[in-house]
Amino acid sequence: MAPRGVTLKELAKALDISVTTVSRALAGHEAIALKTRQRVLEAARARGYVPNVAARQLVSGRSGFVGFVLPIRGPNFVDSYLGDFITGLGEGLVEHGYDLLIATAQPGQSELDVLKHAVESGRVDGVVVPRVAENDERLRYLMERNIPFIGHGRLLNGNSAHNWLDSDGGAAFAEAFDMLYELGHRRFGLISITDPMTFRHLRERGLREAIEKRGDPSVRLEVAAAPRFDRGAIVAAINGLLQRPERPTAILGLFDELALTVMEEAARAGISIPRDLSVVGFDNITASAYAPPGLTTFDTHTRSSAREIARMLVSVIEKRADEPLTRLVRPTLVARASHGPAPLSKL
Amino acid sequence: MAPRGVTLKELAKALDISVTTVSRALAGHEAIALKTRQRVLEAARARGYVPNVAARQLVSGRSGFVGFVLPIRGPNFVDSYLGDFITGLGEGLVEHGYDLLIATAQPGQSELDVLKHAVESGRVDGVVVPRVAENDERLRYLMERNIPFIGHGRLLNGNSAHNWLDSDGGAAFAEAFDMLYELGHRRFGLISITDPMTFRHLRERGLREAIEKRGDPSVRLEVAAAPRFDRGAIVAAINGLLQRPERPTAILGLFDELALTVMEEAARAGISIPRDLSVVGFDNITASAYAPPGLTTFDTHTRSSAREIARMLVSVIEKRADEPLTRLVRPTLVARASHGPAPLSKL
DNA sequence: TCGACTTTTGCAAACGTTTTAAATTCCACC
DNA sequence: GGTGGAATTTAAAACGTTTGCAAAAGTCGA
Repeated sequence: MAPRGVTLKELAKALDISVTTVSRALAGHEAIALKTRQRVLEAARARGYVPNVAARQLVSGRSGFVGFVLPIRGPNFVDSYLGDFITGLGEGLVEHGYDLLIATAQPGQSELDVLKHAVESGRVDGVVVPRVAENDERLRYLMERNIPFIGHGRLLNGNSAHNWLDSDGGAAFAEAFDMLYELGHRRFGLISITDPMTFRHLRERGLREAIEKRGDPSVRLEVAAAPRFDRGAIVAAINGLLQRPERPTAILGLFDELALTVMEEAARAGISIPRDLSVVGFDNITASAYAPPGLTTFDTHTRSSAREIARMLVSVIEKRADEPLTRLVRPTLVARASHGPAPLSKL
Repeated sequence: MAPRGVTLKELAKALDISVTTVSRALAGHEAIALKTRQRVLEAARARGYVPNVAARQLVSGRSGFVGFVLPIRGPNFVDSYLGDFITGLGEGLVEHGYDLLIATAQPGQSELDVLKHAVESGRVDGVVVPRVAENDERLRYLMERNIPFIGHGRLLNGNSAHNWLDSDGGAAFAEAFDMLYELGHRRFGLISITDPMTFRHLRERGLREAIEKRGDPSVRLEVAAAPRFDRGAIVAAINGLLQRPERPTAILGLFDELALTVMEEAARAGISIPRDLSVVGFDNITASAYAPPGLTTFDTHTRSSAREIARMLVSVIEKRADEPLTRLVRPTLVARASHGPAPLSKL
């Protein structure tokens, strides 16, 4: 009952021609008579010939697959990120005839183990590494084995010799600062995390550089941080900021979840947004459009970035580009209703 | 530079043993001496042997892959559905040693073409078919070729002889009606679509049956429908309902997007939710939690359903179950703040 | 020591391609 | 009619497994 397809051998026999010739005719080789090629093409189409990938892979050593190891997640996460990212990867890959292999870790297993297994069984020709972290064991493994990959995210010291695509969070935070400064804001707050994620440093650095560049001594920045998954601590940090006597007039969230929490706590404390407080986030998650009054944030172009990552990866797989491929994507401001002029009374 | 792994032949030579024996020892065959097997296992582990999947597939005819063709989407979609679904599939498949193959259609290509190609090239042992539609050409193809698959969604006439998992929308709408009836509501509205999707009929039927079962002649139901992607028409249909002299006190949305639009239009018209109007949706998309005052809706358990689909599919692939496998998943009520007692003035 | 088993191992074919090297056919030209 | 060379075709090996069948090794009783 296995739906076995037509094979090369069958085609050859039907045409009374050697397998070699059929293979070459289909591959578009030079040394095949035009007449023969057309006969073969015709027959192949008529019989619905589709080459068997396993056989092809066995001789070529190429699988035609790009691997992606699903990030391990808790049971309750809601975001369109993963869907967008995978959709983009698929779109970029299909342009070049590759397919996407999604591998999942079993409960006890690390992402690295899954990665190793996919690579070493010959299942994939290259991989996409999401959420690159400082000192990432996946990167170490892949570079050591010289396996084509593109990281989504980069390392702090710019000279990491791997291929990556990252969104330019520093530039976005600088832009947010400039916009708010022009609106009259001088007292800024930043809600950040204490975890050692690379993007945190990059975004904070962008913000600080923008402040410095402006050269206005009246600008002040208060940073409050808490562990990423400790909601209680985050809420406490936010309220610490909101309850200061000289409360910031603008608060930036390192990412949207934090900014949304700021909005919730502000609402609870009777602080009106954007009249009394401006809030700006980063990521443009779905909820940001719906949480009143609508969070101003930055879109990171997940889907098109993934498309680009796919293209970069294919070029690495096929051409073995020597110099590292790197690409910084500029996030774009999504101006909603959570920011506005600095409150007059506070100026 | 290709990271060629250790092969069986190399292992065999190193152990001074035949390839056959090594293969059998690793496969756990009966006829291998315990001592030999241990020697082989040891050596395999030491050298990091991982079987080459292409070779294995060539002889076994099995790829170890399950295919999923990405639904074609417009550029602006936001939802966690796809991410949840894929995560669930991955979790279910890895339990049985399968991997997930994501195939994407190229601009001119139909989903069916992609499906065909994946199947006929031997890339996949079975497929998952999302969003089953009445008269679905994918189903026809798969059944004709006798290819293992599970549909997410079912056909209207219950006797469709394929394997499926679906969420029981009819039961959910019945539950919504009962809850609202108990709260005193008698005048109901339903915002639906005009497209011939199966789920639409199933949900409407569930609702109508619940009304009938109650046997209260004072209950009234107004249905307003518009084409699925015609936002203007949808808004018009909603306002038609809201502006009736005898406006419904409770409106059900066929899915959350519609219910959210009802809430927006109600807000615009100065109708307070849930004081003047109760609204209930279906799907529990991310936005529903954030749109004020929080949409009461039904969660369809996308992730665990996908996990179950994966398991069903594996059982079809491996055991070739004869009788159709079907499974109805009961959505669960997510009670937020968009519903409440019927307004007294209207009783 | 021999035969008759039983246990264990190995040879070789097969899966469906691609590719190397060699063989055949074709044709123009002398 | 033969020759040289280009154009076209082919046989066979290779990729790394699994597996049917046969061979080798071990065991036991007589």
